Amino acid sequence: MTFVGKTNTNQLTDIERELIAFFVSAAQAFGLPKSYGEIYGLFFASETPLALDHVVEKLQISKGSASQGIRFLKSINALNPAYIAGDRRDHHIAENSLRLIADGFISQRIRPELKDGAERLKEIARQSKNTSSPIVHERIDTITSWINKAELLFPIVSKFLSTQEERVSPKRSLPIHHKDII
Amino acid sequence: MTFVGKTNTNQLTDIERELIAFFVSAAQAFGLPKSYGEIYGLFFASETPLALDHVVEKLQISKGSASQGIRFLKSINALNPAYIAGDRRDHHIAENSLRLIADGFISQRIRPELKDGAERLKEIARQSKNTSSPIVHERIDTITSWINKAELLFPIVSKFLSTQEERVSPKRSLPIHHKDII
DNA sequence: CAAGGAGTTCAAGAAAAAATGAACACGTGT
DNA sequence: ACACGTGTTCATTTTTTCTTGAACTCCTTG
Repeated sequence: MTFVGKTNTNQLTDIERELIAFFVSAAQAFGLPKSYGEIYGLFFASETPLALDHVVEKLQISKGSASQGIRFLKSINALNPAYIAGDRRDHHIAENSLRLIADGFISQRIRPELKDGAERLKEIARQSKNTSSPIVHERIDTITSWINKAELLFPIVSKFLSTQEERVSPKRSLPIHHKDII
Repeated sequence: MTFVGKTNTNQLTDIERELIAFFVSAAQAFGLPKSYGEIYGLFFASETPLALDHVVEKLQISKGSASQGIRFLKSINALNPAYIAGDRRDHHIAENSLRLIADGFISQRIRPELKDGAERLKEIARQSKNTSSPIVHERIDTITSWINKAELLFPIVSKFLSTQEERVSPKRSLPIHHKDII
């Protein structure tokens, strides 16, 4: 077996590997594919914008995975476009505002689910108008209130995450009172 | 092929099926096994406490699945014990306070993950003390601040979810109708 | 307008996660 | 002490999800 041309192009540094591992487990915690975590981790660790090729090369994953991962990450605003003069490839750079990413995730992934749920629920309520025991109505009301609460919660979360968006200097976190929000 | 004894024991009603379907998709949205959603849905729809047998029979899932699902749901306080005189089997009943379930989920599933992440991060920081470029430290600080924010956020979420459910003193009534909860 | 670069799609294969069910452990009642 | 009812465990099987890579589309450029 012989090595031809560039042997092991673009190895990851230890730190890159560690940061990537961090986001891989974060991704899995959110029920997202491992590769999405890898990709975000790579961008997060990178000082400069990267293109699809770089991702494929450094992470040694397929073009398909890289393409889908990048698309997803862009869809939730975890990656932003970066234009590089004289390069036809699309480059991207990691968003590092937790609030923007959380907002993107919520509005792209969670809200639609909730909406579906709410609709399905209405359908159930309609069906059970005539035939049902009191308990069914009670339960339907309960879920409805849960969905409403969730919808009210999102802006609060967003607001909270923006309160501390630090320019510099991680100020020791003041206890923030929920009353201050809303 | 002949039917012996009870033919199709304990069929689910339409409404039960619908409610269960709702929780199945909720479970999947949270990255939990479908069966957990089925089980919670069944309890949620039930007026009376149920035991493992009932779950196996009505949902037609294995004893193993039912056992693990019930255990998990109890671990996050989505199911509460209910004692039935003269019956050796453990019965359970669905918790229907969203706040209690959310708290359980956060403290059992999310907090530990975060803690791991924080530790791993410290390890990275230690390793990179000597060798690293400024950008690495900056990135580590960023993630640290994210973890801190998350920790601060949980109590706020909990507090928010409790604002509307307790019968006691609705200090701030938001436009939500709730005849539910406890 | 042909050739080649960049990115997407999607069927098929690989990997991971969940469900099953038989064996087991633990009580309880006789 | 034994038999039986109840629930747990975990190796195996099944199902689901993720990844791959070749084929394709769409640009861009010479």
